[in-house]
Amino acid sequence: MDKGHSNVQRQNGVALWRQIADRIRTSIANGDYDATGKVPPEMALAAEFGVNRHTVRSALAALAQEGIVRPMQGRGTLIERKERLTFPIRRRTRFIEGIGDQAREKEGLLLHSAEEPASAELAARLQVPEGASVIRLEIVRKADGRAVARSTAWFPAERFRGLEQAYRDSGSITAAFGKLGLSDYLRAATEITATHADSGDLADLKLSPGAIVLVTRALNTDTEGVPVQYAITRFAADRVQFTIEN
Amino acid sequence: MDKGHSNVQRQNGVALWRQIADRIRTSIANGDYDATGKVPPEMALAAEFGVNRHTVRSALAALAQEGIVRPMQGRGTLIERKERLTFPIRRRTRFIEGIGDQAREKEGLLLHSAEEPASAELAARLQVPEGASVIRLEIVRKADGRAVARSTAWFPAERFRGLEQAYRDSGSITAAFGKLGLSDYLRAATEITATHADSGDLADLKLSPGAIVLVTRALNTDTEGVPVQYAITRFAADRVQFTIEN
DNA sequence: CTCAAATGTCTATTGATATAGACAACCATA
DNA sequence: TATGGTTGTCTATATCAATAGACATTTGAG
Repeated sequence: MDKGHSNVQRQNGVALWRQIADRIRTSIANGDYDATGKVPPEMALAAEFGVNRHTVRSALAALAQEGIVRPMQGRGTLIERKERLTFPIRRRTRFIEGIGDQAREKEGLLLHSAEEPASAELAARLQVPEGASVIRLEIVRKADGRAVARSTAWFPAERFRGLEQAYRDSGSITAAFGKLGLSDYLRAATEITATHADSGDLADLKLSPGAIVLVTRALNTDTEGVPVQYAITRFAADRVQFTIEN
Repeated sequence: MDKGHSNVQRQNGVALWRQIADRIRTSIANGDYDATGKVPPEMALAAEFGVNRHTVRSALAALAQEGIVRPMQGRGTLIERKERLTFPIRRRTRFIEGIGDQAREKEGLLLHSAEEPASAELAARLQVPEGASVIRLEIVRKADGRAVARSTAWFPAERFRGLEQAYRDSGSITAAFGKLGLSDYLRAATEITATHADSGDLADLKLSPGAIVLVTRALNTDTEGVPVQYAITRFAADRVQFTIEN
């Protein structure tokens, strides 16, 4: 349906091989090559994008480095991995449940935690006094062993003391909340933006420079409407999409 | 709150000057330089990013080309423009109303229209027989003279004959629907992804290569739940953000 | 086995990217 | 008006990105 043009842009700060790598990665994610399970031959791609075969080879080498394709001499370039998780954003948004059966293994890895005073902006969002103590968790979310997002989440410390340990034990915010007596919570608001991956994204999400991250800023409240969590989550854009059902 | 690291990535297909231009553009949009109304001096930026001053100058030249900054010899580099529109996504999502008073002038420019048979995918979404006639509108949306998004929208032709003229007259989908007897419609589902700008985006949205677009795929229905419109809209990522209120 | 098709490797050349240094031009202000 | 801070311009050099061509190697099919 939305095919897009074939042409790539020259001499504008993004190397041709990277533009082409991005395009091929997207095509793989869209299932354009599912019929064969292979990427088209290098010469065909070179003709399609209007570049030299060596330029296409640079692009494919980058994709091979990411583990997306595997070149086989004499046979062609096989597609190794192809996925784009769909994330529903709704009143009861849960990371793990949102993935559902799109992945077998889901895990949340706690990178770092701290208790710290709330900045003015954060205090306003969590409706606590400025400088009040908040718990900050840094989490990398994985599905089938692939990092799909990294979150920084803040919680009012007074109400949720012990949250860090509860999260460590369960690997789930929902479960950790449950242990601390909060059986249900609701998504009050979500903001979505997109930007280029920063160095933290490259490291934690194993992205390549120039990659895109989808950034959500979300506020969760309890059933009374009292804020319980504010989180900034950065998703690898070529591994996820969001859906909002009304 | 989310500050991000300073370092840029070398030799990975995205030129340093472009990475730096993207970072500065984002900082401007975030209001990081609002205190002075100016970008930091070239030498300071060079030190911050760990590059040569000439590389920073290339980045600033690109931003000046976009009309975002204006260098003034002897004074510094002034910020010309800084904006990020917020778009609510909700049950009654309207482009023009969504902008609200964030911009004075809003317009929708009809680039192209056609009547064509529905593809299998489109037919499924609009719940019409495959090959049934649909109207396709290509629209560029502007706010205060700046292009913020471009849409491709499909409508069942049988029900909405004359839509093109109605849109031309009013510049609004909502108004065009109204003329054809549809007084209300609802957003049934929205998918959001992000990708790099393609050549069409560069032209229509006046983006620079490597820029990011937020892509929404949305289905609108009438109050009976019958699909009336399917639209793919590509937003310039550094000019907008989305909000979902629950 | 032979051939066509595909990826792998090598050399060479051109233009874009990045660094480095020096100095000119301009502005605000002390 | 003198000075420090800033952008503007120029030259030079090294590395990366892209093109071009030739040929080797591997695979699958006839």
